[in-house]
Amino acid sequence: MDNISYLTTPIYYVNAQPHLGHAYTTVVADVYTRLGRLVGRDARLQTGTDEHGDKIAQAAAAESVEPKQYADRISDMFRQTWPPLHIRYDRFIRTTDPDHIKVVQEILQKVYDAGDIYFAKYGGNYCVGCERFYTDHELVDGKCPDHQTEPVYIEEENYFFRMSKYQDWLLEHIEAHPDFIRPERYRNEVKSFLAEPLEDLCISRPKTRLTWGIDLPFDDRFVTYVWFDALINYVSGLGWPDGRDFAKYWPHAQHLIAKDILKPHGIYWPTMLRAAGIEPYQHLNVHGYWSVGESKMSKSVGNVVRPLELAQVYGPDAFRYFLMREMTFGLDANFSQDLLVERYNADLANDLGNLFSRVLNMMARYRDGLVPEPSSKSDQRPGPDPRAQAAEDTLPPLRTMDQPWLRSSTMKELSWRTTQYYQAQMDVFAFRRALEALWDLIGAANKYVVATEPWTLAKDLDQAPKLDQVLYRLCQVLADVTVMVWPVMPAVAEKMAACLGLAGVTTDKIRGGLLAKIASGQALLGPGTQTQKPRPLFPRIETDKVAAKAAKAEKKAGGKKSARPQTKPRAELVAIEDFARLDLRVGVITEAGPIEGADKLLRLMVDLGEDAPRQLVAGVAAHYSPQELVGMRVVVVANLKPAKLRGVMSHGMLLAGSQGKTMKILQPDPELPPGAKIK
RNA sequence: GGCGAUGUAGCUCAGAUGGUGAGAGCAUGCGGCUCAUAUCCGCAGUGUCCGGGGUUCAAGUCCCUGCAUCGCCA
Repeated sequence: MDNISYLTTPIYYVNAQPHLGHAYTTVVADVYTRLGRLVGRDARLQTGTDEHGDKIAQAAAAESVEPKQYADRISDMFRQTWPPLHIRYDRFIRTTDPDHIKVVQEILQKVYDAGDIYFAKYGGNYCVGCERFYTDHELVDGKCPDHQTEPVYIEEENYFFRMSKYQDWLLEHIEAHPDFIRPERYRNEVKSFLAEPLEDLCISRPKTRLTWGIDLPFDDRFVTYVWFDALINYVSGLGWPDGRDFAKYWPHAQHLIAKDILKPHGIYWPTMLRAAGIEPYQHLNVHGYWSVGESKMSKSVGNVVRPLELAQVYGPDAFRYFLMREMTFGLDANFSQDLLVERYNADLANDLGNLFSRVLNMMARYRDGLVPEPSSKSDQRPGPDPRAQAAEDTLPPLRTMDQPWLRSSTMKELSWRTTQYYQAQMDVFAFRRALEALWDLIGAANKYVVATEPWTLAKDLDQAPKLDQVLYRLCQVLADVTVMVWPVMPAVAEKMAACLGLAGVTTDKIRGGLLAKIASGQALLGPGTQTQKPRPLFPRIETDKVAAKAAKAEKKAGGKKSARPQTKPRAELVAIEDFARLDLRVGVITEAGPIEGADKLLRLMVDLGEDAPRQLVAGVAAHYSPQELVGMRVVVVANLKPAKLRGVMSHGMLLAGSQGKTMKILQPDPELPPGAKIK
């Protein structure tokens, strides 16, 4: 298996704000990249924005700003969307980056010199209002559908890429590499495109029509159009032609796209690479669409229309899990708040969260939280069970765990096999299968608890070794689960690891190879490891349905007063929605100065990633000098009602902690850019 | 209009090369446990596998056709 990987998302066009589709693609890319890091790969992830073209120029003109200014703003919105979703990329590329522009021109020149770009004239129906050509089919009664005017027939000269020349080569390449485009349905689709003769690709626009683009190096009356700009980001981001990253990562390149841009990536891009003398990418991974449905959810939880806001409401990790689990990669899927809450409660709160909770509570209660010595032979012997290894080729009959005779050795074997299967499935983008298998393991662990009844064993001192064995095994399973959960839910996995005393998950340097360690049959938690009782990983989301069910269950229990009053008003607790009302942002202090007549206050200018820095008044003069504040990264309450302090307006508040007389300003991680949202 | 995809339990969907009585989760009903986030475990149902033809010893799975939905292209 490759020990290097390079995965890209498309670069997103800056004519729209980030939405669920962008988020899905980017989350998938992050999960895959994290999986790579988990198995010890040097994994690189690139995303970015596509910023040239008509639409951007028009949108900018509508706002009376320069295209670059407009692109800057939207591009920044994309950049800031990812960190809150726990997405980490290695490069955020923009098509307006100088190094990208240079590479685009070099490749254009190279292909031109090779004779694969030619100049030609073509004519068509042109609508002056739309500034574009229409085909006969698009016209309504011979008129432009938008303007209801007759188009004029004009002739225009443009540059064309000789794509047809590479048609046969591409078809052969696809035949020879069955997983070049996957899943298979999209490979078939590309093949059917190629069954028809390919037309050459128009790659320019005259500057009389469009100036917001990259100049053709061989004719400055033209700019290049769309694909010879955008697609090239995948190699320009690596420093083609002689960058070290290019040599290292390109041989392992994989692209990730939604099905709407299959043709450019499945046909244009490989032929472009071929013409430029660059090896084709390894895989093109194609996913489907989310259709966003109405929520039937009750008012008690509140309706949130925008999916990305749900990520903040229910937590980014739960959101990521939902996306990965709910969609079969390649097919379309539905998104709604109801579905999200259903998955959350069933899979995360009840299955995983509760398993974690019950095991660690028993650990604390029966063994002071210390991982016991195993008493069974199979656990004293390192390495996977030979029987399990022999069964490897019969993967994945994981649903064999319905037997009531669950034993420790069975759990060990199942855990081991799940790891193998999980890794293999994740690696081919079958995330759903991988997660189903992982949840089968979680389910088996829950069954194992019921089958062994640790609470009964605990009552009999003679059963101590047996109890040790059961708890030992459960702890190991939880550790294995934690590792597998990490690519999908990194923050949750880190919490789990902390409770388990599992080292390695949180640290890049030693995380690599954890899966391999499990595969070799080693226990992740040694006897004597201190575990801690957790707070619920995923507090249940109370819906009307759940409340009704609880009430019903109580009634059935004989109408006795429940030990736990179910509707205790808790004034001191706030709901997550309440917290979400706060708009906390990362900022950088750009100026700091005293305020006349106030010895505790300072006037600050803070860059929150907005158009201009904001003015804040902060009571930190007794603890910080203006000089040491400039350049400091801070956390700001951005939607605080403005107030006037000593005659100076303050538009926000920065966060600090105090202990006795000392007071320290909260300083976020340097990886968070100004404007990054905090939650 | 052309190409392609999808249509399986009330809901969301798996069914990898055609082959044991068609599956999972959720929802529903019943039972068990009490370590746990009123969670967990067990049991129970319900399906003209979109309609109609065909190939085959055998089709949810392959072929043809019709309908519905979606995507790409023109």
